[in-house]
Amino acid sequence: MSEPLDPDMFTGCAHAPTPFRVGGKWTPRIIRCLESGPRRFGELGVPLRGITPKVLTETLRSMERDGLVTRTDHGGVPPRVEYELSALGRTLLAPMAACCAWAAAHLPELLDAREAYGGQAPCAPG
Amino acid sequence: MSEPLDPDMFTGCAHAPTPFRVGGKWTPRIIRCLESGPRRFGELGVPLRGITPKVLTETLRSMERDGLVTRTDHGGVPPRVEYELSALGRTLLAPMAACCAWAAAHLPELLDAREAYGGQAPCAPG
DNA sequence: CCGTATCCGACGCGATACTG
DNA sequence: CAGTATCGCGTCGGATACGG
Repeated sequence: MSEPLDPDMFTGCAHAPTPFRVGGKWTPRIIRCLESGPRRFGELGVPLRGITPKVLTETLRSMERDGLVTRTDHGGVPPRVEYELSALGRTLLAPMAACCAWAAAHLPELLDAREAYGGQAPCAPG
Repeated sequence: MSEPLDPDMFTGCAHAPTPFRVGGKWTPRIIRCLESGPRRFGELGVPLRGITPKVLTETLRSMERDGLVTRTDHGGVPPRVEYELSALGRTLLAPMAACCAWAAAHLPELLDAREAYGGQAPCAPG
């Protein structure tokens, strides 16, 4: 597994620390899905429609490694494993909320700009 | 060029919009470097030590496409081109500050967790 | 000075199939 | 249920060299 966190990210710009990215396509979503309490492996696959078990495992492992989530194996059969946000993981909710708010407010604008860029009339010249 | 923004990012999780990532390794740094005013192409290479012109161009172009920066070519020789944060780009500074604050407060903790994970004694058993 | 052209390696992510 | 094993593709980003 790799490190979605760049250690140089905070020194690369002379001015001040630049924002991190918690990393990857799924990490933020998983954090949000764990916001309201512990979830089992299989439960996460529902809101995270489209994630494969391999990727879910990978992502969860790296989050565990970084101390963002805790993994609890209750053993027995059928297996039962729960993932939960750690205290550290919960501290991410605030900055993430700020990002969500930005997106809600300004993402359409960005998408419009993207469409307009090089967006000559599709096929109707005159 | 590609799209670092995942359009599904806001619908993939059932609960609510999940945080975006503005994308890539350099975009956030560039935003911060433009925070205090317009900068010329060559000026950005200084604080962004290590970026290649190709990547800088690519990143700036995609930011321009997304309406985050404006590009002004003053013409003449030697060439003189300035990049500046747009109004939309400036709205990113707030959420980015929240992320910076998080990193300043908690990144060491995360790094410690990462080291501790699988971090048996490096080579001194007894 | 401000880029572009070409090549290329590494990683993120997904599809599919299999197991304790 | 909760994963693991393999395989492969697309993209990001870097090295290097050249052009207006």
